[in-house]
Amino acid sequence: MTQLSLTPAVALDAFDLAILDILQRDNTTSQREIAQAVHLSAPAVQRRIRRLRESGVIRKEVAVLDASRLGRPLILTVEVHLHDEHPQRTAGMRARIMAEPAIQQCYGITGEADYLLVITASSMAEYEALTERLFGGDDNIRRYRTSVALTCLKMGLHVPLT
Amino acid sequence: MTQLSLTPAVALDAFDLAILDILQRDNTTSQREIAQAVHLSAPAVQRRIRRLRESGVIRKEVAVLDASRLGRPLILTVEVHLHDEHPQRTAGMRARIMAEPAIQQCYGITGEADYLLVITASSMAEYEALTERLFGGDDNIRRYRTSVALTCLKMGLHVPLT
DNA sequence: GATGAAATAGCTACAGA
DNA sequence: TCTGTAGCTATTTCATC
Repeated sequence: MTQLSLTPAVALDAFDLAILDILQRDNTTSQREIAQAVHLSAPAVQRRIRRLRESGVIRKEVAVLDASRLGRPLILTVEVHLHDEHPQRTAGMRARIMAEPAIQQCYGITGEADYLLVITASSMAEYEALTERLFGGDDNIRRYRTSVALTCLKMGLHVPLT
Repeated sequence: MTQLSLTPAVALDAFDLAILDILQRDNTTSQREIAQAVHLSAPAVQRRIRRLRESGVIRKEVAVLDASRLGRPLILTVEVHLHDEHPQRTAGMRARIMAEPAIQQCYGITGEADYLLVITASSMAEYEALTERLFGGDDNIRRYRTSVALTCLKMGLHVPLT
């Protein structure tokens, strides 16, 4: 769940990194193609991919959809400021965040705000309804500050493999 | 590029949405499995997937990696405040952002700040070097405010298909 | 890590609604 | 125009070296 936990580093060699680099760009690439790109046999590539999946280095394999073509043209970012950030007092809000599919990302952050949300919405009306569900009855919410994303220069979770 | 452009809505029926819902959770699901889940034949599923890919509803198909297991345990969010947000004055910074693999996301937003960045880093030293490259010689940067992500409750680009 | 056989998945063509 | 059936091709998978 918490992507920031200190997980023991798995031993990855240059072959693994090369394979990962291909898969995180396009995981429909066939093992044979990968094999000749990294100069390995297809079964060797397959064993490495299986290990990377089982060890959790590959977290999941997914299709990335175009939200705007699926009726959700809006992206909003929200800074949430709490009165009290103790776990017991924030449990409810965390549960509501997890239960809302429209909330794509949520980070607990240092600094002025306590949480940063990235949200997709079909309309401002839908977004307002969401904020009401999220923050409406929670007296631990001090305030929240919404920004509308006008442009999206980059959107992804691509990890640099140096 | 700009995921927020108003693209003409593609006609998607319930079958398409059901297929997309499966693929954005796990795109390694075989066409046969999808076929029996949505009550269609495998070739019908394949034709629909091909159309969804070609029309851009499926933007890409990727493996999502665990950044912390790849030597990048830090997630940082940065609010960038500019003096002047005119395209000519921001072109350089936008280019630098696009060129930095460590910058995972960048939104141009309304409100106090002009840009919101989500960045992955291996260390604070690496992050500081990045900010120097990004903001160092640019006198259009008024200020930037960094937050460290302590927890990551949600991280993804999963689009709700209602 | 490589080779080769078996199983599985993906693709194309054709016929029908 | 779309679906489903059939058959082929390619890929993945597994056992063996």
